[in-house]
Amino acid sequence: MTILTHLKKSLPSLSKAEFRIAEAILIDPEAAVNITTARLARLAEVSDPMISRFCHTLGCSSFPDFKVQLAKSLASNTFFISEAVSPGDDASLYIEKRINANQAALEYLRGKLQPEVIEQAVQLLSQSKRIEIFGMGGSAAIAHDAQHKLFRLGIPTVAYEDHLMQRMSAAAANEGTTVLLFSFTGRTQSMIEVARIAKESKASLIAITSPNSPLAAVADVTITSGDELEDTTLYVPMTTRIIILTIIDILVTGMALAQGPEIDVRLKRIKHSLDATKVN
Amino acid sequence: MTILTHLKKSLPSLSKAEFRIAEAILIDPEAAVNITTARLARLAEVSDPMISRFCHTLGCSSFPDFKVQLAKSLASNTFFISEAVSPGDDASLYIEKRINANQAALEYLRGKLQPEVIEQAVQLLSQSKRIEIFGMGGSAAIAHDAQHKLFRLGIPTVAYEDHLMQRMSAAAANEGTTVLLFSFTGRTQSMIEVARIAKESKASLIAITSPNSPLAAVADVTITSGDELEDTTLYVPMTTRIIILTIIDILVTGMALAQGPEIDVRLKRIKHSLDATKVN
DNA sequence: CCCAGTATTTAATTAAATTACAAATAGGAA
DNA sequence: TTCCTATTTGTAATTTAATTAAATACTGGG
Repeated sequence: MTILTHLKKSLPSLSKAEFRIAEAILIDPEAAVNITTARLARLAEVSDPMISRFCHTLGCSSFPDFKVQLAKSLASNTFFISEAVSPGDDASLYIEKRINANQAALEYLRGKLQPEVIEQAVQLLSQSKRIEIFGMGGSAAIAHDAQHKLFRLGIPTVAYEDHLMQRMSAAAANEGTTVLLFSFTGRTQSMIEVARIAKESKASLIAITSPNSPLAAVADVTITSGDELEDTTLYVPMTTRIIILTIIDILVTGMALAQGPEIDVRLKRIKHSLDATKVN
Repeated sequence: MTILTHLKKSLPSLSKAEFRIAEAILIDPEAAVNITTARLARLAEVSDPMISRFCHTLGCSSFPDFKVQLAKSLASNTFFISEAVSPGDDASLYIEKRINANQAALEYLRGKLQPEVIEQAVQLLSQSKRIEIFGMGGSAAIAHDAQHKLFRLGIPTVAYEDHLMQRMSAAAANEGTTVLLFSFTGRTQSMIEVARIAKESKASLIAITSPNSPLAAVADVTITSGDELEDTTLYVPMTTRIIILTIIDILVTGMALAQGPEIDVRLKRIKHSLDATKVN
């Protein structure tokens, strides 16, 4: 736990003077990292030595040590600020900005993903006899990517980006089938239709889409596609792509873990099946 | 830029004594945040005042200030420790681990990407009459994803995952063509052949692949695919996918910025072309 | 209202960092 | 090479910061 959260948590157990010190720090933690005992004491209207004691109470060895730890906690908080690119940015700048944006997107996902939902999805997928993956437009590549990851786990898996193929596949599904749908908005008419057909076929439905969308309403399990995060700038809505890939990553990880160690052999064999196509 | 990277970058411009101080800090930066001038001076075998001077050289107002900034940079670095999943991990744990791993991958990319190389690639792509994207196996989905992003910028763009199509496309290429190759290892025989054919056709070649691979040797511009990062665990080599997507993100961002504001209109029109397919 | 215990302050001390100045070293011109 | 200048580094002194120790002021229980 970082010193800042520690400080906030121990607020109730602090003495009067210590509490005043804590308050003074919390008003502007950024400024506190460069303050001296004397100035902080004056701010909090306590005596200098109280500052030392306050630090010891929090488990720091000295006031400078406290400042260092405070600096650390501030750094980890402010790390995920993402800023939009703007005309005139040079390469090194927009590289930084885009990497930040993608890291921030993952941080967002960390807060949004519900472990129970993932567990449910992993269980559904693991128990499936077949997995059919549907994605159109920008989600088509994602669907194929997911297929590429999932078939390695030994469950028959197909990806369709063609709406007609999706309809036929959905119609041919049965209880043992899990349909995995990628739809960013969850409002694409044809995608919703396909979902309904699959449902009529008694297939299980996992949708990576916007919660509160019509598609989400049909699905058995909904995982957020991060649509609230969509850049307002028109440039590149790639951050959501990163989110969805990471969701796939997590699902596949969960499935691999559920299968146990025998999965390693299969993955090794798949990997080595490509050896003959490589030079050197 | 964080003080630690700043320190590393200014190493060459430091004086002899300052350099020794820098070395002493870099041996164990964690320890440096709690050291005193006197002890650090003894470690670096310089006099005490040199420490103060060293800090001013780096743009810090004092040695304590330097320590605080160092603490901040360390915090942002240690934030991205990625840990392998292991059997028995529950959902909330492997979710955390995978998100951390992907954030760490992006952090790795931040250190590895060279702005000049990106600039070069962006320029090549922007000047192209046509862009042909090739990817096989796990890179096929990436190729299609890149195609989906790039065609929006108004340059004729095609993606091929079929080796025969790639050969024909490469043979049909000319000076105005840029070929974008995705190959994780850079050692797939057929990929290298296609690259050579494209080169013979006088096309420009951008490879997102392993540096020091045979494929990289043929390419005009090589961007790392992050192959050094490949998980030793067999589970999911998805982190590299994230890296490659972010590279695409960055390239597209660069191209969009280069095109200027008129790009907005195009992107808006593409977006609204889908309106009729949505419900609500 | 007094006493014990805790919390807080004042004053003194110690530790840490910086400044001012002096010495040394390196680079360039005669 | 030799001398001069500019830069770098070290020594000693000083200032600033932080902590300790002792004294005082609270606070709640009898």
